[in-house]
Amino acid sequence: MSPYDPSAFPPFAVTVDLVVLTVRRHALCALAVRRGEPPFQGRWALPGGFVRADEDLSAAAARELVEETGLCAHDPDSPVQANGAHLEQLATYGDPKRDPRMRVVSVAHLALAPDLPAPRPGGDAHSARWAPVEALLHQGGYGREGEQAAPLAFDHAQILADGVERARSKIEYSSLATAFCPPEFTVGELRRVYEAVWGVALDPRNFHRKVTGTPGFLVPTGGTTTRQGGRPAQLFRAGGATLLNPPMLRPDA
Amino acid sequence: MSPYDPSAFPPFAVTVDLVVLTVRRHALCALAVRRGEPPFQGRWALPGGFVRADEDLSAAAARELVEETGLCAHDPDSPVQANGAHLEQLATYGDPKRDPRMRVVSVAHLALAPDLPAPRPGGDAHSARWAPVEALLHQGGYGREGEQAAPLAFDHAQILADGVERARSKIEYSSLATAFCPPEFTVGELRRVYEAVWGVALDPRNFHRKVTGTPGFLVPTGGTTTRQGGRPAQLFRAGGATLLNPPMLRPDA
DNA sequence: GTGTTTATCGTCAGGCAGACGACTATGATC
DNA sequence: GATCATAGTCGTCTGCCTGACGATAAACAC
Repeated sequence: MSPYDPSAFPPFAVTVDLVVLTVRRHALCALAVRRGEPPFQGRWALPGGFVRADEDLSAAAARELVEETGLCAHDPDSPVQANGAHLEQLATYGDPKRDPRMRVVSVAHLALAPDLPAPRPGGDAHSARWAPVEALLHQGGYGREGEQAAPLAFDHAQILADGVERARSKIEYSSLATAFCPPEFTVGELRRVYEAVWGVALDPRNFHRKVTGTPGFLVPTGGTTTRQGGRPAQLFRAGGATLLNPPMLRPDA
Repeated sequence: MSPYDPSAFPPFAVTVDLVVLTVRRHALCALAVRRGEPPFQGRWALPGGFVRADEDLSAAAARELVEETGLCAHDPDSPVQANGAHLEQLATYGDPKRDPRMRVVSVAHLALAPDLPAPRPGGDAHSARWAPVEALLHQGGYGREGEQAAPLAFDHAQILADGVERARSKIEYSSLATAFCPPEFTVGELRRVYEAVWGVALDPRNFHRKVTGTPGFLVPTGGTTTRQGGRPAQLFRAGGATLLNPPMLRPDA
């Protein structure tokens, strides 16, 4: 067969789904939207949508991110911009039965964002919220208001689990944890990011030595914080280094 | 718009492309096929093909791998089988202009295989060969027979570069380097795999201490090799461990 | 002031990696 | 057979990094 005969290959729908992670109140949270239509009507799902005819995959992901959160994705090569989130491709899911209606291949992306005031319910989503990943992943967990959480729609639980695992491993050997922080942050805030993502407690003294001793990870801005209780902390910005060598190892793992 | 109206989303062709890597004569080599049709007729490309209507992405990749090389992919959960290769999803490439004829989204996969007798020219490919990745990646490099190597077709140079980088980093913290080796191998053979993939020289003594001291990485089979020149070496099989902790760090990097 | 909280600096022991010496066991060469 | 070249294996030493943890500093609450 000619591989270029338009009738010789099956047509697919291609979507992007987003795993948008942030740290809120010491917990790793993901953005979830409630589905307004069948299948899985009323169930929580990851935000996403169809890739347009003349749109790159990363552009589609960035567009969905803006629609859902108002966040601008910045690519790693450009300088950090305000309100920017890290965005990268995660994996592609194409089980023939993952969508009961038709053949859909979804290119999942992972976004890491600082804590946002509130999920913006604009765009397609009828309602959106931040939910702790544990509650979303473990069927039978309870949401914030106490309602029983049903499993995520489609294969989104698997996608979310893969995204969380990617984030957990990637902050080990890269400076990506700063993507969870505002433009200026303290060592303690960065440590609480690691603790929330990994779900462990870290020694503040060893953590401080490690991150301040890694060249290019943090650059002091000169300012300090006045915060409730405790000695004021030095403020830092993310440095130019993207890879941590040696890595920040999580306990046990 | 309704996201489920079949006319509401653009149709895509979905393919899988394969980065098949092996180590031959101390060099990291990739499988390349020569294109028999335009566009890029006569140029080298990565093997690949369309995903079938009712076929999972990984199944399509495994099918293409068999067609091109005769290798059976084994998923990481099942026990290692003879003539098996490691296969994993790499990334998805969907630039609207990556194929001049139509909109094609390609889900690239990475395969790692032991050195094979010869590329099997069966299947669609008119001709196939193993080529050092350096020759394939650097435009203007020269092939084995001295002919000038043209750049790979489509965005396959980028895909190959991403696959090579994935392999280079993954053998750091996993036992995947054994996928380049036959079922039984010596520490020296494994070291030469690392040296070929990374393009560096490693200290044989420190390497031996590291790999034999990592629990679950290697299990001795009891046998030894009779090889030309040098003291016979102990034979090993790949152990059950998949993650190396602490990792095998490549020099500098 | 006293207590609490958080940030930051220091110290010490253990583990691991790089550099490298030494010994072993084979084939090749004279 | 002696010697050499080659490759594998075992040890030693040193420096760096990390985990455990003591001590000090600077804010707030009472």
